[in-house]
Amino acid sequence: MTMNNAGGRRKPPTIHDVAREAGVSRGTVSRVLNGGHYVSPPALEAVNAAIRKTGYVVNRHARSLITGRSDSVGFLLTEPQERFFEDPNFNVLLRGCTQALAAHDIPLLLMLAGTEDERRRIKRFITAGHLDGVLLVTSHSADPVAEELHKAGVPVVQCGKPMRSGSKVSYVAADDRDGARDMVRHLLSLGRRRIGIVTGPLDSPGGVDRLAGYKEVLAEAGVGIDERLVVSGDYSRAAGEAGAERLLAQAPDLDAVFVASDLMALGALTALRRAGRRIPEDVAVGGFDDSIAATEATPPLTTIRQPYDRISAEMVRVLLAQLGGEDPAAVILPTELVRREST
Amino acid sequence: MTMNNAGGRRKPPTIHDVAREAGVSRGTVSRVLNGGHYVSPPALEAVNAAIRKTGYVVNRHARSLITGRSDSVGFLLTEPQERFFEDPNFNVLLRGCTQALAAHDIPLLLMLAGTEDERRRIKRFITAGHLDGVLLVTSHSADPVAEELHKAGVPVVQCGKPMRSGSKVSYVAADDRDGARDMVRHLLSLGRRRIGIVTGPLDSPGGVDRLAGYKEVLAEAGVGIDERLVVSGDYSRAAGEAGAERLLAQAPDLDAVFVASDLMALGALTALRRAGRRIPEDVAVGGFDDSIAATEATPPLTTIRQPYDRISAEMVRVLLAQLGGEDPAAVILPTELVRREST
DNA sequence: CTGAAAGCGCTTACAG
DNA sequence: CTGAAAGCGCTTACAG
Repeated sequence: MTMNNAGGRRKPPTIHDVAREAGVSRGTVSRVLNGGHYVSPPALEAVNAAIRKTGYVVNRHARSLITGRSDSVGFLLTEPQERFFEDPNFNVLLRGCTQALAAHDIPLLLMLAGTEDERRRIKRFITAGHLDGVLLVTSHSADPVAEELHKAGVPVVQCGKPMRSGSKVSYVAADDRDGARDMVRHLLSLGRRRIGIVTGPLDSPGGVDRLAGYKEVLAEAGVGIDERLVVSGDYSRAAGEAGAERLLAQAPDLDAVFVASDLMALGALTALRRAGRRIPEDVAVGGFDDSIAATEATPPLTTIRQPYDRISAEMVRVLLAQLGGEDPAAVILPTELVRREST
Repeated sequence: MTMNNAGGRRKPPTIHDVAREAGVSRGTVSRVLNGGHYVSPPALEAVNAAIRKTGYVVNRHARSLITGRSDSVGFLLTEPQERFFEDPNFNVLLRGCTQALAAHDIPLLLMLAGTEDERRRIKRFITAGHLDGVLLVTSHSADPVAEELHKAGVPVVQCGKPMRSGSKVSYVAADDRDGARDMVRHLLSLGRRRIGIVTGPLDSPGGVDRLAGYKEVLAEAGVGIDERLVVSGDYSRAAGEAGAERLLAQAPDLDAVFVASDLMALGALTALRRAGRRIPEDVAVGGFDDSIAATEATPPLTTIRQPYDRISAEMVRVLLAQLGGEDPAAVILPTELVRREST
């Protein structure tokens, strides 16, 4: 007589129920659950049938208690909260990672650490062993959390190159420098010569590399670097607007701007338009990311596509490999110029 | 001699280590951990000191195994993936819930179920008891997942009113009807009489209620309902654009539009502007949500503010109350008209 | 108030 | 290939 207490939460079947149903020991059931090695075909079949019949699902807590693994990973965003909403890139990354993990049946724990306080609490949580590994996203990559977790023995994969070289932390990044080079070459090919730049944060390798690409190509083309054409930003829309204003003031003759993120480019468009510049006739504008912001801009932005889908997939792949015992790894993914109406 | 294996992951201290350090039994340590009842002051002090000294953190898996609770909750978004990125409201909700839970030290598991397949897998995961409860966000609230989870005995709190009345599922929602009424009254007060509406999805109570509010106020004001002024959308930007186009075709003399979401209003602005209408001189445009889309629109949108911070906080509060044994509850939060330049 | 003991559901050597 | 047994780190009645 089965105690099928409908309503309320029924007590789920355990490995013991499955064993009884299949006429084998609990050890054998466990072996089936863990890959089916050293199990005879008939036993395997009986267990699988019993699992189906009982609707058995492994109790992760019991498993974790003994294996020491939690079979879950954290997605840690150390970013002021506002930025998380404003910047569509975070979303894309979060979605991609969630899905890639779901394919492995691994739940993702979302952790938002915008303040120092939150970071402390979260580090405590993570180092307590509640997570097998961490996917880390941050734009001001000067912050030491990756290094700290790594030192505490927690597998980490960072999105974007870490600031301190010599770090052994895994990361996945787009080829920022190469992307920037493509964009500036494109602008030059359009005949533009007074090309400004609104950089990303210069305490992050991404910001630095995009600026480096810009300077290299101009130098190679024999176009000198005019420091009045270089202003820095922080990837936010507001910074793009302020940056473009500064450029207009310092170098009113500019005929193109490479803005180091699409979101900043949105702000730059606003400022340029307010100043009466036509896009792209008077000033060509190039972005970076190919986020939703690029297609929604007026006019739609020519930009450098970061392969976010691949980035998140690779982050998960590298992390899982590390959990499987492999060494940390660095992955650099190629970018691509996407031509739209802003250039 | 402490085995302090730096590098690698050290084996964390257990309750046993704490007990030894404090000179008490493991039971006493556990009692301290669980509220400190039935523990003498000296014992309590000794245990707390031992906890600090050893850096003890409870092993959640061991605890969960015995308590049957996981001390974590899921945030389930049953929405096509694209919408998650496009619509800033989801972000705000996700952030709010994550933070409200973090304040209780409860991790949030993010679950994205855009496809039927994913929904199946996730339902399996949840009903297997891996989660204490679920915060559910969906806009096409016809979907039965809330009801299913509820029936399976899983505590659920939905964002937005569920479609089927008579449901005993908890929910938190803004007062959609009242918000719509405020907006239409505002438009009337501006002297507009040919007021169109682009509704939300009419298979969702939110969509239905906002339309109801619109009709009520017009009726009360003695302005008849012209069905040519009513078109339906699905909260997406594209739907807003298409909707406004349809309105312009069906009722070229319209002098205002109430668009049932800010994101749709963005699309509507595009269509109206393309048709040569000045905002707000020719056509006043009112949105709904007061999301980031409203402030970033050109011109910034007059809209109805949904108190998302309170909504997420209440969702968490209601869920935790349910975990504590309280009955399901419905919470309706007031909205507020925010006047900007689009009206 | 406190300790000893049972037990949560699983995995993993260890013998066969 | 398989079963019996130990044990993961906790909580919770149960006696005192």
